[in-house]
Amino acid sequence: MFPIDVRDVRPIYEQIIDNIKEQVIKGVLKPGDQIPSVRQLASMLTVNVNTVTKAYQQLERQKIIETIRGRGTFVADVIIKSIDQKELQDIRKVLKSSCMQLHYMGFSKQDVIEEISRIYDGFIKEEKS
Amino acid sequence: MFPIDVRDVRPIYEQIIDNIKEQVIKGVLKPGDQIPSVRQLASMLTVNVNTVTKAYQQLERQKIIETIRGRGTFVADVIIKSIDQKELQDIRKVLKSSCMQLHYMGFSKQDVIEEISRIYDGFIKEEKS
Amino acid sequence: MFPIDVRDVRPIYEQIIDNIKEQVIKGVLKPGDQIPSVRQLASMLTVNVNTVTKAYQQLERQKIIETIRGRGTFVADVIIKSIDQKELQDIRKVLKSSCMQLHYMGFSKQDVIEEISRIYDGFIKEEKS
Amino acid sequence: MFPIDVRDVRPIYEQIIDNIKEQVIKGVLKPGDQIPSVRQLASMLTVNVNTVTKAYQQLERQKIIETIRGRGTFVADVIIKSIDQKELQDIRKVLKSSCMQLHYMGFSKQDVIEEISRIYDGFIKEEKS
DNA sequence: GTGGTCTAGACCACG
DNA sequence: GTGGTCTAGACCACG
Repeated sequence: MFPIDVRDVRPIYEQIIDNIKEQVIKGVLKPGDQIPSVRQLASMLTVNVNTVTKAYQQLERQKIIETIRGRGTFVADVIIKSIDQKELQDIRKVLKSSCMQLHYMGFSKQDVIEEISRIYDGFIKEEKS
Repeated sequence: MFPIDVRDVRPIYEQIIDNIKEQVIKGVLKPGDQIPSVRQLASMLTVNVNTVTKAYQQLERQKIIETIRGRGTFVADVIIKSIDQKELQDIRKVLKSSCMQLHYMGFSKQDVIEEISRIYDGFIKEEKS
Repeated sequence: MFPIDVRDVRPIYEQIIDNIKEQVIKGVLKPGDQIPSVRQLASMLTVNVNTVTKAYQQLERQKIIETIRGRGTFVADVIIKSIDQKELQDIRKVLKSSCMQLHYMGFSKQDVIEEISRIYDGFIKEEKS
Repeated sequence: MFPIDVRDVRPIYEQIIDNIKEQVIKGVLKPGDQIPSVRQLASMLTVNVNTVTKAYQQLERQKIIETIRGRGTFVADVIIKSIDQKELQDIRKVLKSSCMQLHYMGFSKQDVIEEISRIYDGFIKEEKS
Protein backbone atom coordinates (compact mmCIF):
# COMPACT_ATOMS: atom_id res chain seq x y z
CA MET A 1 0.00 0.00 0.00
CA PHE A 2 2.02 2.96 1.18
CA PRO A 3 5.04 3.16 3.35
CA ILE A 4 4.99 4.06 7.02
CA ASP A 5 8.12 5.62 8.43
CA VAL A 6 8.47 5.33 12.19
CA ARG A 7 11.16 8.02 12.07
CA ASP A 8 8.88 10.48 10.27
CA VAL A 9 8.18 13.75 12.10
CA ARG A 10 4.50 13.04 11.74
CA PRO A 11 2.88 10.43 13.98
CA ILE A 12 1.84 7.26 12.20
CA TYR A 13 -1.88 8.06 12.28
CA GLU A 14 -1.15 11.35 10.51
CA GLN A 15 0.93 9.61 7.89
CA ILE A 16 -2.06 7.36 7.20
CA ILE A 17 -4.41 10.34 7.01
CA ASP A 18 -2.05 12.19 4.70
CA ASN A 19 -1.57 9.20 2.44
CA ILE A 20 -5.26 8.52 2.02
CA LYS A 21 -6.00 12.19 1.48
CA GLU A 22 -3.29 12.35 -1.16
CA GLN A 23 -4.67 9.34 -2.99
CA VAL A 24 -8.14 10.87 -2.97
CA ILE A 25 -6.84 14.24 -4.18
CA LYS A 26 -4.83 12.57 -6.92
CA GLY A 27 -7.85 10.52 -7.97
CA VAL A 28 -6.17 7.19 -7.26
CA LEU A 29 -9.02 6.61 -4.84
CA LYS A 30 -12.41 7.71 -6.17
CA PRO A 31 -15.68 8.37 -4.36
CA GLY A 32 -17.37 5.09 -3.59
CA ASP A 33 -14.17 3.06 -3.69
CA GLN A 34 -13.88 0.68 -0.79
CA ILE A 35 -10.77 1.02 1.32
CA PRO A 36 -9.26 -1.68 3.55
CA SER A 37 -10.85 -2.33 6.91
CA VAL A 38 -9.09 -1.08 9.98
CA ARG A 39 -7.76 -4.54 10.72
CA GLN A 40 -6.66 -5.19 7.15
CA LEU A 41 -4.80 -1.90 6.86
CA ALA A 42 -3.21 -2.40 10.27
CA SER A 43 -1.82 -5.75 9.21
CA MET A 44 -0.78 -4.45 5.78
CA LEU A 45 1.19 -1.62 7.38
CA THR A 46 2.14 -3.68 10.44
CA VAL A 47 0.97 -0.97 12.76
CA ASN A 48 -1.32 -1.08 15.76
CA VAL A 49 -5.05 -1.40 15.12
CA ASN A 50 -5.73 1.58 17.40
CA THR A 51 -3.50 3.70 15.21
CA VAL A 52 -5.50 2.96 12.07
CA THR A 53 -8.72 3.42 14.01
CA LYS A 54 -7.62 6.89 15.03
CA ALA A 55 -6.72 7.79 11.44
CA TYR A 56 -10.06 6.52 10.09
CA GLN A 57 -12.00 8.39 12.78
CA GLN A 58 -10.33 11.63 11.82
CA LEU A 59 -10.85 11.00 8.10
CA GLU A 60 -14.49 10.29 8.82
CA ARG A 61 -14.88 13.46 10.84
CA GLN A 62 -13.37 15.32 7.90
CA LYS A 63 -15.92 13.58 5.64
CA ILE A 64 -13.22 12.11 3.43
CA ILE A 65 -14.29 8.53 4.06
CA GLU A 66 -17.45 6.98 5.41
CA THR A 67 -18.11 3.75 7.16
CA ILE A 68 -21.27 1.81 6.53
CA ARG A 69 -22.07 -0.65 9.27
CA GLY A 70 -21.55 -4.21 8.15
CA ARG A 71 -20.43 -3.17 4.69
CA GLY A 72 -17.07 -1.51 5.10
CA THR A 73 -15.36 1.81 4.63
CA PHE A 74 -15.61 3.87 1.47
CA VAL A 75 -14.26 7.05 -0.04
CA ALA A 76 -16.86 9.78 0.39
CA ASP A 77 -18.06 12.11 -2.30
CA VAL A 78 -15.67 14.98 -2.70
CA ILE A 79 -16.81 18.02 -0.90
CA ILE A 80 -15.03 21.22 -0.29
CA LYS A 81 -14.80 21.68 3.43
CA SER A 82 -16.12 24.93 4.75
CA ILE A 83 -13.33 27.01 6.16
CA ASP A 84 -12.98 26.65 9.92
CA GLN A 85 -11.25 29.85 11.00
CA LYS A 86 -9.56 28.22 14.00
CA GLU A 87 -8.18 25.49 11.77
CA LEU A 88 -7.00 28.04 9.21
CA GLN A 89 -5.21 29.99 11.93
CA ASP A 90 -3.53 26.78 13.11
CA ILE A 91 -2.31 26.05 9.59
CA ARG A 92 -1.00 29.58 9.26
CA LYS A 93 0.96 29.21 12.50
CA VAL A 94 2.51 25.99 11.31
CA LEU A 95 3.33 27.52 7.93
CA LYS A 96 4.89 30.54 9.61
CA SER A 97 7.09 28.34 11.82
CA SER A 98 8.22 26.40 8.76
CA CYS A 99 8.90 29.57 6.78
CA MET A 100 11.02 30.99 9.58
CA GLN A 101 13.02 27.78 9.75
CA LEU A 102 13.56 27.91 6.00
CA HIS A 103 14.54 31.57 6.27
CA TYR A 104 17.26 30.59 8.76
CA MET A 105 18.46 28.03 6.24
CA GLY A 106 18.89 30.82 3.74
CA PHE A 107 15.70 30.31 1.70
CA SER A 108 14.37 33.50 0.15
CA LYS A 109 10.66 34.14 -0.19
CA GLN A 110 10.92 33.10 -3.82
CA ASP A 111 12.70 29.86 -2.85
CA VAL A 112 9.91 29.00 -0.43
CA ILE A 113 7.24 29.74 -3.01
CA GLU A 114 8.97 27.46 -5.47
CA GLU A 115 9.18 24.81 -2.77
CA ILE A 116 5.43 25.12 -2.16
CA SER A 117 4.74 25.08 -5.87
CA ARG A 118 6.65 21.84 -6.27
CA ILE A 119 4.88 20.29 -3.27
CA TYR A 120 1.51 21.32 -4.61
CA ASP A 121 2.26 19.90 -8.06
CA GLY A 122 3.29 16.67 -6.36
CA PHE A 123 -0.08 15.82 -4.94
CA ILE A 124 -2.46 17.52 -7.35
CA LYS A 125 -3.65 15.43 -10.23
CA GLU A 126 -3.04 16.94 -13.60
CA GLU A 127 -5.76 19.49 -14.10
CA LYS A 128 -5.55 19.89 -17.85
CA SER A 129 -4.93 17.83 -20.97
CA MET B 1 5.97 41.07 25.70
CA PHE B 2 4.15 38.63 23.46
CA PRO B 3 1.06 36.58 24.04
CA ILE B 4 1.08 32.91 24.94
CA ASP B 5 -1.94 30.94 23.86
CA VAL B 6 -2.51 27.73 25.78
CA ARG B 7 -4.95 26.64 23.07
CA ASP B 8 -2.32 27.09 20.35
CA VAL B 9 -1.38 24.00 18.34
CA ARG B 10 2.24 24.61 19.30
CA PRO B 11 3.48 23.88 22.81
CA ILE B 12 4.31 26.95 24.90
CA TYR B 13 8.07 26.58 24.55
CA GLU B 14 7.71 26.54 20.77
CA GLN B 15 5.60 29.66 20.84
CA ILE B 16 8.40 31.35 22.78
CA ILE B 17 10.99 30.09 20.29
CA ASP B 18 8.92 31.28 17.33
CA ASN B 19 8.31 34.68 18.86
CA ILE B 20 11.96 35.34 19.61
CA LYS B 21 13.04 34.05 16.22
CA GLU B 22 10.53 36.38 14.60
CA GLN B 23 11.77 39.39 16.55
CA VAL B 24 15.33 38.57 15.55
CA ILE B 25 14.43 38.12 11.88
CA LYS B 26 12.46 41.37 11.91
CA GLY B 27 15.37 43.17 13.51
CA VAL B 28 13.39 44.16 16.60
CA LEU B 29 16.01 42.24 18.52
CA LYS B 30 19.54 42.85 17.28
CA PRO B 31 22.76 40.89 17.86
CA GLY B 32 24.14 41.66 21.29
CA ASP B 33 20.79 42.76 22.71
CA GLN B 34 20.06 41.29 26.10
CA ILE B 35 16.80 39.43 26.33
CA PRO B 36 14.80 38.96 29.53
CA SER B 37 16.17 36.46 32.03
CA VAL B 38 14.37 33.15 32.21
CA ARG B 39 12.77 34.22 35.47
CA GLN B 40 11.71 37.59 34.12
CA LEU B 41 10.19 36.18 30.96
CA ALA B 42 8.51 33.40 32.91
CA SER B 43 6.77 35.92 35.14
CA MET B 44 5.95 38.21 32.21
CA LEU B 45 4.26 35.35 30.35
CA THR B 46 3.03 33.69 33.56
CA VAL B 47 4.52 30.39 32.55
CA ASN B 48 6.92 28.21 34.45
CA VAL B 49 10.62 28.99 34.59
CA ASN B 50 11.44 25.55 33.20
CA THR B 51 9.33 26.18 30.14
CA VAL B 52 11.27 29.34 29.32
CA THR B 53 14.52 27.52 30.09
CA LYS B 54 13.62 24.86 27.55
CA ALA B 55 12.87 27.48 24.89
CA TYR B 56 16.12 29.33 25.60
CA GLN B 57 18.16 26.12 25.48
CA GLN B 58 16.75 25.25 22.07
CA LEU B 59 17.36 28.77 20.79
CA GLU B 60 20.91 28.51 22.06
CA ARG B 61 21.43 25.18 20.35
CA GLN B 62 20.21 26.84 17.15
CA LYS B 63 22.76 29.61 17.79
CA ILE B 64 20.09 32.30 17.80
CA ILE B 65 20.83 33.43 21.33
CA GLU B 66 23.75 32.86 23.67
CA THR B 67 23.95 32.61 27.40
CA ILE B 68 26.79 34.02 29.41
CA ARG B 69 27.14 32.50 32.85
CA GLY B 70 25.80 34.74 35.57
CA ARG B 71 25.36 37.60 33.15
CA GLY B 72 22.28 36.83 31.16
CA THR B 73 21.14 35.88 27.70
CA PHE B 74 21.87 37.77 24.50
CA VAL B 75 20.94 37.71 20.84
CA ALA B 76 23.74 36.01 18.89
CA ASP B 77 25.26 37.23 15.67
CA VAL B 78 23.11 36.24 12.74
CA ILE B 79 24.32 33.15 11.02
CA ILE B 80 22.76 31.19 8.24
CA LYS B 81 22.32 27.61 9.36
CA SER B 82 23.79 25.02 7.09
CA ILE B 83 21.06 22.93 5.53
CA ASP B 84 20.41 19.66 7.29
CA GLN B 85 18.77 17.42 4.68
CA LYS B 86 16.76 15.47 7.28
CA GLU B 87 15.44 18.72 8.71
CA LEU B 88 14.56 20.00 5.24
CA GLN B 89 12.66 16.79 4.46
CA ASP B 90 10.78 17.18 7.75
CA ILE B 91 9.77 20.71 6.85
CA ARG B 92 8.65 19.55 3.40
CA LYS B 93 6.43 16.89 4.97
CA VAL B 94 4.85 19.42 7.27
CA LEU B 95 4.33 21.83 4.38
CA LYS B 96 2.75 19.10 2.28
CA SER B 97 0.32 18.20 5.07
CA SER B 98 -0.65 21.85 5.41
CA CYS B 99 -1.06 22.28 1.67
CA MET B 100 -3.34 19.27 1.45
CA GLN B 101 -5.46 20.61 4.28
CA LEU B 102 -5.70 23.96 2.50
CA HIS B 103 -6.58 22.18 -0.74
CA TYR B 104 -9.52 20.54 1.04
CA MET B 105 -10.59 23.96 2.17
CA GLY B 106 -10.76 25.02 -1.44
CA PHE B 107 -7.43 26.84 -1.67
CA SER B 108 -5.89 26.73 -5.13
CA LYS B 109 -2.14 26.55 -5.60
CA GLN B 110 -2.18 30.28 -6.27
CA ASP B 111 -4.14 30.92 -3.05
CA VAL B 112 -1.59 28.99 -1.02
CA ILE B 113 1.30 30.86 -2.64
CA GLU B 114 -0.35 34.13 -1.76
CA GLU B 115 -0.87 32.88 1.78
CA ILE B 116 2.83 32.02 2.03
CA SER B 117 3.79 35.35 0.50
CA ARG B 118 1.75 37.19 3.10
CA ILE B 119 3.25 35.11 5.92
CA TYR B 120 6.75 35.74 4.65
CA ASP B 121 6.17 39.49 4.35
CA GLY B 122 4.82 39.42 7.88
CA PHE B 123 8.04 38.41 9.53
CA ILE B 124 10.66 39.75 7.14
CA LYS B 125 11.82 43.25 7.76
CA GLU B 126 11.68 45.50 4.76
CA GLU B 127 14.86 44.89 2.84
CA LYS B 128 14.94 47.80 0.46
CA SER B 129 13.90 51.47 0.24
CA MET C 1 23.10 -1.31 34.95
CA PHE C 2 25.85 1.20 35.73
CA PRO C 3 26.60 3.12 38.86
CA ILE C 4 25.67 6.74 39.43
CA ASP C 5 27.89 8.67 41.78
CA VAL C 6 26.31 11.75 43.28
CA ARG C 7 29.78 12.93 44.35
CA ASP C 8 31.08 12.68 40.79
CA VAL C 9 32.38 15.90 39.23
CA ARG C 10 29.96 15.35 36.35
CA PRO C 11 26.23 15.94 36.81
CA ILE C 12 24.08 12.82 36.80
CA TYR C 13 22.74 13.32 33.29
CA GLU C 14 26.32 13.54 31.97
CA GLN C 15 27.26 10.35 33.76
CA ILE C 16 24.36 8.66 32.00
CA ILE C 17 25.43 10.13 28.65
CA ASP C 18 29.03 9.02 29.15
CA ASN C 19 28.02 5.53 30.19
CA ILE C 20 25.78 4.96 27.21
CA LYS C 21 28.34 6.44 24.82
CA GLU C 22 30.95 4.12 26.26
CA GLN C 23 28.77 1.06 25.84
CA VAL C 24 28.07 2.03 22.24
CA ILE C 25 31.76 2.64 21.50
CA LYS C 26 32.69 -0.66 23.11
CA GLY C 27 30.05 -2.46 21.10
CA VAL C 28 28.18 -3.66 24.18
CA LEU C 29 25.25 -1.76 22.75
CA LYS C 30 24.83 -2.20 19.01
CA PRO C 31 22.87 -0.16 16.45
CA GLY C 32 19.21 -1.07 16.66
CA ASP C 33 19.42 -2.36 20.23
CA GLN C 34 16.64 -1.09 22.43
CA ILE C 35 17.81 0.65 25.56
CA PRO C 36 15.76 0.90 28.76
CA SER C 37 12.82 3.30 28.73
CA VAL C 38 13.34 6.55 30.61
CA ARG C 39 11.17 5.26 33.40
CA GLN C 40 12.94 1.92 33.60
CA LEU C 41 16.40 3.44 33.66
CA ALA C 42 15.29 6.06 36.17
CA SER C 43 14.11 3.38 38.56
CA MET C 44 17.19 1.22 37.91
CA LEU C 45 19.49 4.11 38.78
CA THR C 46 17.09 5.56 41.35
CA VAL C 47 17.25 8.96 39.77
CA ASN C 48 14.43 11.13 38.54
CA VAL C 49 12.69 10.45 35.24
CA ASN C 50 13.47 13.98 34.06
CA THR C 51 17.17 13.44 34.60
CA VAL C 52 17.16 10.41 32.34
CA THR C 53 14.98 12.29 29.85
CA LYS C 54 17.57 15.04 29.68
CA ALA C 55 20.38 12.55 29.07
CA TYR C 56 18.39 10.77 26.35
CA GLN C 57 17.51 14.04 24.65
CA GLN C 58 21.15 15.04 24.47
CA LEU C 59 22.17 11.61 23.19
CA GLU C 60 19.46 11.92 20.58
CA ARG C 61 20.67 15.35 19.54
CA GLN C 62 24.12 13.82 19.16
CA LYS C 63 22.53 11.10 17.00
CA ILE C 64 23.78 8.33 19.26
CA ILE C 65 20.31 7.03 20.08
CA GLU C 66 16.93 7.56 18.50
CA THR C 67 13.49 7.64 19.95
CA ILE C 68 10.48 6.24 18.20
CA ARG C 69 7.20 7.58 19.48
CA GLY C 70 5.39 5.16 21.74
CA ARG C 71 7.85 2.40 20.94
CA GLY C 72 10.97 3.18 22.86
CA THR C 73 14.54 4.27 22.44
CA PHE C 74 17.16 2.58 20.29
CA VAL C 75 20.86 2.80 19.54
CA ALA C 76 21.34 4.68 16.27
CA ASP C 77 23.61 3.67 13.44
CA VAL C 78 27.16 4.74 14.15
CA ILE C 79 28.07 7.95 12.46
CA ILE C 80 31.19 10.01 12.76
CA LYS C 81 30.25 13.49 13.82
CA SER C 82 31.57 16.26 11.65
CA ILE C 83 34.11 18.35 13.52
CA ASP C 84 32.72 21.52 15.04
CA GLN C 85 35.71 23.82 15.50
CA LYS C 86 34.18 25.58 18.53
CA GLU C 87 33.58 22.22 20.18
CA LEU C 88 37.12 21.09 19.40
CA GLN C 89 38.54 24.29 20.93
CA ASP C 90 36.41 23.67 24.03
CA ILE C 91 37.78 20.15 24.38
CA ARG C 92 41.31 21.46 23.95
CA LYS C 93 40.80 23.96 26.76
CA VAL C 94 39.50 21.26 29.06
CA LEU C 95 42.40 18.98 28.16
CA LYS C 96 44.89 21.76 28.79
CA SER C 97 43.42 22.44 32.24
CA SER C 98 43.64 18.77 33.09
CA CYS C 99 47.19 18.49 31.82
CA MET C 100 48.30 21.44 33.93
CA GLN C 101 46.72 19.88 37.00
CA LEU C 102 48.52 16.63 36.27
CA HIS C 103 51.75 18.53 35.75
CA TYR C 104 51.40 19.98 39.25
CA MET C 105 50.94 16.46 40.54
CA GLY C 106 54.29 15.61 39.06
CA PHE C 107 53.10 13.89 35.87
CA SER C 108 55.55 14.21 33.01
CA LYS C 109 54.35 14.53 29.43
CA GLN C 110 55.06 10.84 28.98
CA ASP C 111 53.05 9.98 32.11
CA VAL C 112 50.06 11.91 30.77
CA ILE C 113 50.30 10.23 27.39
CA GLU C 114 50.34 6.84 29.09
CA GLU C 115 47.33 7.91 31.14
CA ILE C 116 45.46 8.87 27.96
CA SER C 117 46.53 5.66 26.30
CA ARG C 118 45.13 3.62 29.17
CA ILE C 119 41.89 5.60 29.14
CA TYR C 120 41.51 5.15 25.39
CA ASP C 121 42.14 1.42 25.61
CA GLY C 122 39.55 1.24 28.36
CA PHE C 123 36.63 2.28 26.22
CA ILE C 124 37.69 1.16 22.77
CA LYS C 125 36.77 -2.37 21.85
CA GLU C 126 39.62 -4.45 20.59
CA GLU C 127 39.92 -3.72 16.90
CA LYS C 128 42.14 -6.54 15.75
CA SER C 129 42.87 -10.17 16.57
CA MET D 1 47.54 40.87 31.27
CA PHE D 2 45.71 37.92 29.80
CA PRO D 3 42.42 37.68 27.99
CA ILE D 4 39.18 36.59 29.60
CA ASP D 5 36.59 35.06 27.33
CA VAL D 6 33.05 35.18 28.65
CA ARG D 7 32.05 32.58 26.04
CA ASP D 8 34.74 30.13 27.19
CA VAL D 9 33.51 26.75 28.44
CA ARG D 10 35.43 27.38 31.64
CA PRO D 11 34.04 29.82 34.19
CA ILE D 12 36.00 33.06 34.51
CA TYR D 13 37.57 32.14 37.85
CA GLU D 14 38.95 28.97 36.28
CA GLN D 15 40.36 30.90 33.35
CA ILE D 16 42.20 33.10 35.86
CA ILE D 17 43.49 30.05 37.73
CA ASP D 18 44.61 28.38 34.52
CA ASN D 19 46.35 31.51 33.25
CA ILE D 20 48.30 32.08 36.44
CA LYS D 21 49.21 28.42 36.68
CA GLU D 22 50.42 28.48 33.11
CA GLN D 23 52.59 31.53 33.70
CA VAL D 24 54.12 29.88 36.75
CA ILE D 25 54.76 26.62 34.90
CA LYS D 26 56.30 28.50 32.00
CA GLY D 27 58.48 30.50 34.35
CA VAL D 28 57.03 33.85 33.33
CA LEU D 29 56.06 34.22 36.96
CA LYS D 30 58.76 33.08 39.38
CA PRO D 31 58.59 32.23 43.07
CA GLY D 32 58.53 35.42 45.11
CA ASP D 33 57.15 37.54 42.29
CA GLN D 34 54.34 39.79 43.40
CA ILE D 35 51.11 39.45 41.48
CA PRO D 36 48.36 42.07 41.22
CA SER D 37 46.01 42.51 44.13
CA VAL D 38 42.49 41.15 43.81
CA ARG D 39 41.15 44.64 43.11
CA GLN D 40 43.87 45.48 40.60
CA LEU D 41 43.43 42.28 38.64
CA ALA D 42 39.65 42.64 38.72
CA SER D 43 39.89 46.09 37.18
CA MET D 44 42.57 44.98 34.69
CA LEU D 45 40.36 42.15 33.47
CA THR D 46 37.14 44.09 34.04
CA VAL D 47 35.63 41.22 35.95
CA ASN D 48 33.92 41.11 39.30
CA VAL D 49 36.11 41.35 42.43
CA ASN D 50 34.45 38.25 43.86
CA THR D 51 35.50 36.29 40.79
CA VAL D 52 39.18 37.13 41.29
CA THR D 53 38.85 36.47 45.00
CA LYS D 54 37.58 32.99 44.27
CA ALA D 55 40.45 32.30 41.88
CA TYR D 56 43.06 33.53 44.35
CA GLN D 57 41.54 31.48 47.17
CA GLN D 58 41.80 28.33 45.11
CA LEU D 59 45.34 29.13 43.99
CA GLU D 60 46.26 29.69 47.61
CA ARG D 61 44.70 26.41 48.66
CA GLN D 62 46.77 24.74 45.95
CA LYS D 63 49.86 26.51 47.35
CA ILE D 64 50.62 28.18 44.04
CA ILE D 65 50.40 31.68 45.46
CA GLU D 66 50.52 33.06 48.97
CA THR D 67 49.12 36.18 50.50
CA ILE D 68 51.02 38.07 53.14
CA ARG D 69 48.83 40.37 55.20
CA GLY D 70 49.50 44.00 54.40
CA ARG D 71 52.14 43.15 51.85
CA GLY D 72 50.38 41.58 48.92
CA THR D 73 50.14 38.33 47.01
CA PHE D 74 53.17 36.43 45.76
CA VAL D 75 54.02 33.38 43.74
CA ALA D 76 54.85 30.56 46.13
CA ASP D 77 57.88 28.33 45.92
CA VAL D 78 57.29 25.55 43.46
CA ILE D 79 56.25 22.38 45.14
CA ILE D 80 55.04 19.21 43.64
CA LYS D 81 51.59 18.56 45.01
CA SER D 82 51.05 15.21 46.58
CA ILE D 83 48.62 13.17 44.57
CA ASP D 84 45.09 13.35 45.89
CA GLN D 85 43.46 10.16 44.63
CA LYS D 86 39.98 11.67 44.50
CA GLU D 87 41.30 14.57 42.44
CA LEU D 88 43.15 12.20 40.12
CA GLN D 89 39.99 10.17 39.60
CA ASP D 90 38.10 13.36 38.75
CA ILE D 91 40.71 14.31 36.18
CA ARG D 92 40.55 10.84 34.69
CA LYS D 93 36.77 11.10 34.33
CA VAL D 94 37.07 14.44 32.59
CA LEU D 95 39.79 13.10 30.29
CA LYS D 96 37.70 10.04 29.47
CA SER D 97 34.70 12.20 28.55
CA SER D 98 36.89 14.33 26.31
CA CYS D 99 38.47 11.30 24.68
CA MET D 100 35.07 9.80 23.91
CA GLN D 101 33.96 13.06 22.34
CA LEU D 102 37.11 13.13 20.23
CA HIS D 103 36.56 9.50 19.29
CA TYR D 104 33.10 10.43 17.96
CA MET D 105 34.78 13.15 15.92
CA GLY D 106 36.92 10.50 14.31
CA PHE D 107 40.11 11.01 16.33
CA SER D 108 42.19 7.86 16.70
CA LYS D 109 44.14 7.12 19.86
CA GLN D 110 47.26 8.35 18.10
CA ASP D 111 45.52 11.59 17.08
CA VAL D 112 44.53 12.25 20.68
CA ILE D 113 48.03 11.54 21.93
CA GLU D 114 49.43 14.00 19.41
CA GLU D 115 46.84 16.52 20.54
CA ILE D 116 47.90 16.07 24.16
CA SER D 117 51.54 16.25 23.19
CA ARG D 118 50.99 19.59 21.45
CA ILE D 119 49.01 20.92 24.43
CA TYR D 120 51.72 19.84 26.83
CA ASP D 121 54.44 21.46 24.74
CA GLY D 122 52.36 24.62 24.70
CA PHE D 123 52.53 25.28 28.41
CA ILE D 124 55.78 23.64 29.42
CA LYS D 125 58.86 25.81 29.32
CA GLU D 126 61.67 24.45 27.25
CA GLU D 127 63.38 21.86 29.40
CA LYS D 128 66.64 21.45 27.57
CA SER D 129 69.18 23.45 25.52
C1' DG E 1 20.68 38.26 40.20
C1' DT E 2 21.86 34.97 36.49
C1' DG E 3 21.29 30.30 34.57
C1' DG E 4 21.99 24.93 35.63
C1' DT E 5 20.72 20.65 37.97
C1' DC E 6 17.54 17.80 40.07
C1' DT E 7 13.31 16.14 42.18
C1' DA E 8 8.27 14.96 42.32
C1' DG E 9 4.35 14.65 40.15
C1' DA E 10 0.41 15.79 36.77
C1' DC E 11 -1.53 15.21 32.32
C1' DC E 12 -1.26 14.26 27.42
C1' DA E 13 -0.15 12.05 22.71
C1' DC E 14 0.89 7.90 20.53
C1' DG E 15 0.41 3.08 19.82
C1' DG F 1 3.57 1.21 28.17
C1' DT F 2 6.24 4.74 25.64
C1' DG F 3 8.07 9.51 25.55
C1' DG F 4 6.62 14.82 25.65
C1' DT F 5 4.95 18.93 28.02
C1' DC F 6 4.36 21.57 31.96
C1' DT F 7 4.29 22.98 36.77
C1' DA F 8 6.33 24.00 41.41
C1' DG F 9 9.98 24.30 44.00
C1' DA F 10 14.77 23.21 46.01
C1' DC F 11 19.58 23.93 45.85
C1' DC F 12 23.85 25.14 43.50
C1' DA F 13 27.55 27.64 40.58
C1' DC F 14 28.92 31.92 38.91
C1' DG F 15 29.62 36.77 39.27
